[in-house]
Amino acid sequence: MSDNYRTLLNKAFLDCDTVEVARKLLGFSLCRESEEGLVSGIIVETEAYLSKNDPACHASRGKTRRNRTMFGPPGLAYVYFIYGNYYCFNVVTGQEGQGEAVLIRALEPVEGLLLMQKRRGKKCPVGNLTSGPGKLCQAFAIDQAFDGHDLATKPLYLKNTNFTRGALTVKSTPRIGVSAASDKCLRFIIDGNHYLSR
DNA sequence: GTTAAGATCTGCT
DNA sequence: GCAGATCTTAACG
Repeated sequence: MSDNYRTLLNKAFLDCDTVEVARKLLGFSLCRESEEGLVSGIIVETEAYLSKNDPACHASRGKTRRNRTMFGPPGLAYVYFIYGNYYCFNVVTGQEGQGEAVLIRALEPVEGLLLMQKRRGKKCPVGNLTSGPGKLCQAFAIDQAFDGHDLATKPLYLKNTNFTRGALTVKSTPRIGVSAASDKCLRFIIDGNHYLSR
């Protein structure tokens, strides 16, 4: 099903340069199956959160109840609740016990647009469905139940679509919404994509 | 037990 | 472009 995703995490990056994974995840598809139907989208924006020299990372102050999934094996989903209203969805990277992850910030909607629209609110324009961490979790119905979920298995999984791969122009910028370590360019985007968070 | 801050979004100006 | 909503988490006493 998602062999290429496994390959990415297991082979090429097990010794895992998290920054590299953040870059390579651009262009991958995220799929979500449910009783209501299938939704999917292409990852167009990510951010890396590192265990060392990165005060913005949840794991920077050790293991806690909230961030324990980050310290698990790579390939799991790390989902947490923020600002009283929204979830953020991450892919755990690095070796087990390391505490690194890649935040998925934005997707380009591909399948199940109507279902996404239904979840996000009726008159939500397509360009606003998944263009932000909290938004894409709403559109994909991702909540805390997926914290610790293996992203190579249904009903939520990643796969390599080869969509415009090779032709991608990737840019890096400072991360959004974090005050700490704002000098580091750990946000990666598909340059010019219409569905970026900003 | 109490408090301050946060990897955000929406609506209004 | 900006302020308010909203509540969990973690730090501190």
